[in-house]
This record gives sequence, C-alpha cells and structure tokens, in this order.
Amino acid sequence: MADNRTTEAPRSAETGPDTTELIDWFEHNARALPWRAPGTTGWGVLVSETMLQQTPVSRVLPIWQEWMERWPRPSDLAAASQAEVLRAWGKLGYPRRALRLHEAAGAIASEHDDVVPADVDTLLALPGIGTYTARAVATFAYGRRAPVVDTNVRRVVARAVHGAGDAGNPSPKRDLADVEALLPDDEATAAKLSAALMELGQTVCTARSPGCEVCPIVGDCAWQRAGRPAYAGPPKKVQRFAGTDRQVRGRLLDVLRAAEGPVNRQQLDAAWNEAGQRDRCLDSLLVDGLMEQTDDGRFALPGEH
DNA sequence: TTCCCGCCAA
DNA sequence: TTGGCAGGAA
Repeated sequence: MADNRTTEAPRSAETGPDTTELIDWFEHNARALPWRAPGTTGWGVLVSETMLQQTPVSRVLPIWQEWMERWPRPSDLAAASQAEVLRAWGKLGYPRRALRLHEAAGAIASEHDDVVPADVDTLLALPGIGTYTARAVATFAYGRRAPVVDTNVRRVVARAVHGAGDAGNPSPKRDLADVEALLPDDEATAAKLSAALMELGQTVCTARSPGCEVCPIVGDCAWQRAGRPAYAGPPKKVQRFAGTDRQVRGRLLDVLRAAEGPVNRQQLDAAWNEAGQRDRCLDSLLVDGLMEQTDDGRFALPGEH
C-alpha cells in the first residue's frame, strides 16, 4: 500500500491526518454492504448511489436487492414503465430520483452499450447524476482516483483537517480540493481512502455523538487538538416536513402507488383536506411527470394506462 | 437558494 | 419535536 506522505513528522492542520491509518481501519471495519461486494457492476453502484441520496442505508438495502434481481442491467430498467419503477421505488422518498434513474438507464442502454460510464464528465451528463454521484460511481465501481465529497466526508474534513466543529458554509470547491490533497497517487488506494472517509463519517465521526474513543485518526485530528470546539457557523436551516407540499405530494402519490390503476378525484381529495394546497401539489406532480391524467379525467402513475 | 420524501433516534 | 440523512436541479 502506498503512503502519500514523505515524512514521519506529526501532521499539521494543513497536511491533514495520516490516511494510512484510516485505510487500515477501513479494511478491518468496513460494513459488508451488498453494493460493495466483489463483482458488483457499475449499474449496481449507480442504483445504490442514487437510492442513497438523502436516504439512510437501512432503508435502501431491501429495495436495492429487489431492483438488482428485477433489473440487473440498465436496459432492463429502461424497458419497464415509469409506473412500475415508481411502485418499486416504494417509500424511499424523492421519487423524482426514480424517474431520472429510469431516464439515465435508457441513455446508458442506447448510447453507452448498456454499460455505466466510468468517466466523471460522461456520468455528469446523465440525468440525476451530479457532482457527488458521478465521482462516487467512478471511484467505487471503477476504482478511479477522484475526490468524493458527501455530507459525511465534508464533516470529517471540517473536523480532522480544519479543526471545526462541523462543516459550515458549504464550499464544494474547497471540499474537493481538501480531499484531493488527501488522496494518495495510487488509484486503487485512493479509491479505498474515499470509501474509508465516508465510512468513518457515517459510523464514527457522526454529527451528533462522534466516537472519538474508537476513531483511527484521533491522534491526527485537528478538532481534537483544538479541544473539540462546538459548531460555530451560521445556524443551519431546519428542513420542515409536516404540513409542507412535500408531505402532501407524498400523500397523493401514495394513493396512486396503492391503487391498481387510475383513481378518481375523490380518492385523491381524501388524502389532504386543504383544497388549495392539494390542488397546487396535484398540478406540480403532473408537471413533474410523476402523475398523469387519463382521458376520462382520472389520475394515474405515468405510463400506466 | 429553495424545493423535493420519509423515517427514526435523541 | 427536532436533526440528520451516500444530493440534484431549477
């Protein structure tokens, strides 16, 4: 294993922690997540990364397994209807992700020979794939050396490198540069470190109660040296859910997922009693393509009638 | 910047 | 009751 360091001297806040310790820890403590199993295709990794956007691992596990059995290749998903895909998405949340993945599958099947691209820029051109997911797929599926920065890595870097209580103003460019500076030259080792940073942030260096007593880089952590200061940035915005359009949209879509086919207006009206908000959300679902209206005025999942 | 879902631990 | 989640797009 290559060490990206050339000195044995203690790390400073500028150079960051000793990443070899972290990689060693990861090799012994990584969870056996199914999409990490040897032989997982780029498609399997892309599906997992898309499902994991803003959604905890435990909720993704069973759905990912179902999808891999049902749609083992991009062309398999592309051949399914939008309604089938939305039903199979279940209650993972943010169902627009499912439609974008369906669309991306079609593009991969028709333009990339049914193989998920390994190049970051090519991945970025696909719907639903942004900075994080493109880099995650290139790194975790194909072993490329590319900084992968999610909310966990951002927090680890803020603490271990900068000595801050938590990530403050999101600065994607700085985060990418910080992680880039940590990555060793060797591609495979760099990919492993990227996974290790995420694993550390999710299982040890957590937002609420960091497990510094079991942290492999605690001796190298700028946050420790600074006395573990509390978060000092601007107040984080609380993302409300109860009573929002997001909840109403979820309720309306849930009616359609549970129904065999098209439903009438009365069935949707029962899902929310404030008519103005309900109608607004109904319109937005139609605009987003998450719902369609039949010729006789009923409502259905897209591509179902 | 704001909007998109839904679940659970604290 | 709230914070936090393997983010992306307009």
